[in-house]
Amino acid sequence: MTVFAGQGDARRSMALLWRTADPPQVRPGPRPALSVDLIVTAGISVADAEGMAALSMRAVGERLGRTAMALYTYVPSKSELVDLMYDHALAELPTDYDLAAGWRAAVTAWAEDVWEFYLRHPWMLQVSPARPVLGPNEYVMLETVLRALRGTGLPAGVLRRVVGALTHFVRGAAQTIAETRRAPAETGMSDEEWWYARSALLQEVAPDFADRFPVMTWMDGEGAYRSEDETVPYLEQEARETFAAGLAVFLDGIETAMSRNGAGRTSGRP
Amino acid sequence: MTVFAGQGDARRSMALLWRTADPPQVRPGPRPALSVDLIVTAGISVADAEGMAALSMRAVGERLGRTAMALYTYVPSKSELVDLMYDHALAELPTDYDLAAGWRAAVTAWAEDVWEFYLRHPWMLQVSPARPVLGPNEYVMLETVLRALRGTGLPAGVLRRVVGALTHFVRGAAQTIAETRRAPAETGMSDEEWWYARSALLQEVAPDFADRFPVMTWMDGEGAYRSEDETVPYLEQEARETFAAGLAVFLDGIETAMSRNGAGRTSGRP
DNA sequence: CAAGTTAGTTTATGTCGTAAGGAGTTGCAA
DNA sequence: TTGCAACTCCTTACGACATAAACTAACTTG
Repeated sequence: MTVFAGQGDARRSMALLWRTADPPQVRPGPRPALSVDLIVTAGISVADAEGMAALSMRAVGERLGRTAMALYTYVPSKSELVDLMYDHALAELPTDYDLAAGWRAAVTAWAEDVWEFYLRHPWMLQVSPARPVLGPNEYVMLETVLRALRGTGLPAGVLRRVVGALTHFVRGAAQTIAETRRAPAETGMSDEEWWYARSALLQEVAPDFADRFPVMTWMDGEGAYRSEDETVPYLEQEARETFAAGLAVFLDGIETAMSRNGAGRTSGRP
Repeated sequence: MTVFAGQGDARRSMALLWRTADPPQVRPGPRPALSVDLIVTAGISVADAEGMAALSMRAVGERLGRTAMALYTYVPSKSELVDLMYDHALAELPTDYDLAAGWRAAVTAWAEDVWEFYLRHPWMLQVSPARPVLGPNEYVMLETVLRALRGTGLPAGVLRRVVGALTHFVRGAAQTIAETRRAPAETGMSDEEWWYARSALLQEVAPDFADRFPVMTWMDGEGAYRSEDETVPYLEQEARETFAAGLAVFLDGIETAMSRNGAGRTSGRP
């Protein structure tokens, strides 16, 4: 897993991403029954439905009524396919946010949309962000937040880091919940059942828990781990609250940076 | 990849994690030449050196002069081994932070240690945080931050979410850089070379970049993407700055939450 | 129709996790 | 001392995976 972009021919890879292929001339040989787009869409369907682990060339081919090897006519390798899927999926993100209500509302809406998006496509979180794919839609997504965040008036250097940090947070938060969604189906255990069984085992295995972890025990006693809405799965509810609260904290921090910046400092810590 | 904990026998799994196995009685059969600890340590060596993708039962066995199947005497499956590796590695994190200098200094030090830790063990970031492993060292790590963050005086419910969000951020930030470290070796390309080649291709493939992404272009023009310290690899430098700045912003946000909380509100948005 | 190009299949290679069965060791009861 | 049960570790085997290589069949152009 976590494959790096551009292992093969970087030029071909970028051309595929940005769809700058030459027009479909008339060529000898059998008419192509597939296309890059068809394969990428099929790949996304497989990954959405069965998870990244189930994304195999065979599975994608099968979904299109072909063998695995048929795909290699259109796509150089599996890792390129994943890159293409990654960028293609990003296209479904909204790109316009109303800036009239202020940057904070826009950024919050953006973060929530991205979060929901990741929950719809959990496999996205398993594509390594180390060396970015550099596809068009990744840039569109970046440009979208940047437009909203420019309303903060922060200097370019600070802005760059803030965007990065915000992205990390959203990604990290989504990751915690993303696979949780599939877990109940795969393990045949609801979150509650799982948690209940686990905490029973915990007591069995660490009877001195309260002594070893006093602060955690205190938090537990304060009811910090009880959720209010019983209709939403436990772990999902918890993750949702953590996301909302964390985002608010982060945006508060941006406001602090703004006032510090407005007070004459150019950047950096106090 | 990204395997869920406790697929097999949850009780055995927890017993292995918390090392509550019965004492080594005298038993018939050949004396065991291996042990769970030996295997876990070997697994961590393999993963550290070659990455999670190269972590195979065969590879771990080989490092111990055994076959892959020999491991199954000690460890029920690969996914259990990964869980054990995960918790075992966490043991090397510091657990004591000086709280005299205030919660902020302690939390910053903690976050930096965790970040460095993840860079030392990038494979940790590929273990799904969805359904936590629930090993002893994971709890120790949590208790450690909690001890520092309790200095904020925030109520338990808020604290829980803040800790979660902070963890997400550190994880996300580490993830961006973690595999970047291996990338140059694997692709035979330094960060600069890679970036240079890529940006040339970008211009080739999207000559209208400035029109399509004006805010990004503005940021680039402001020199936001130029690093000061030339001795550190480009992408690593960038990630490091993003981490430090993002952490500061988040902690600023916590201070805001504190003052809001101290002013009489119990929780929630303004 | 012949030649050349392309789409897609079949087959094969070398990986992986792990099930099944067997070989060799050891402690203990008879 | 002998036999047996419990144990470690190995060999072999299976079905999955990505993908290389060789092939078949469809199509355009001459």
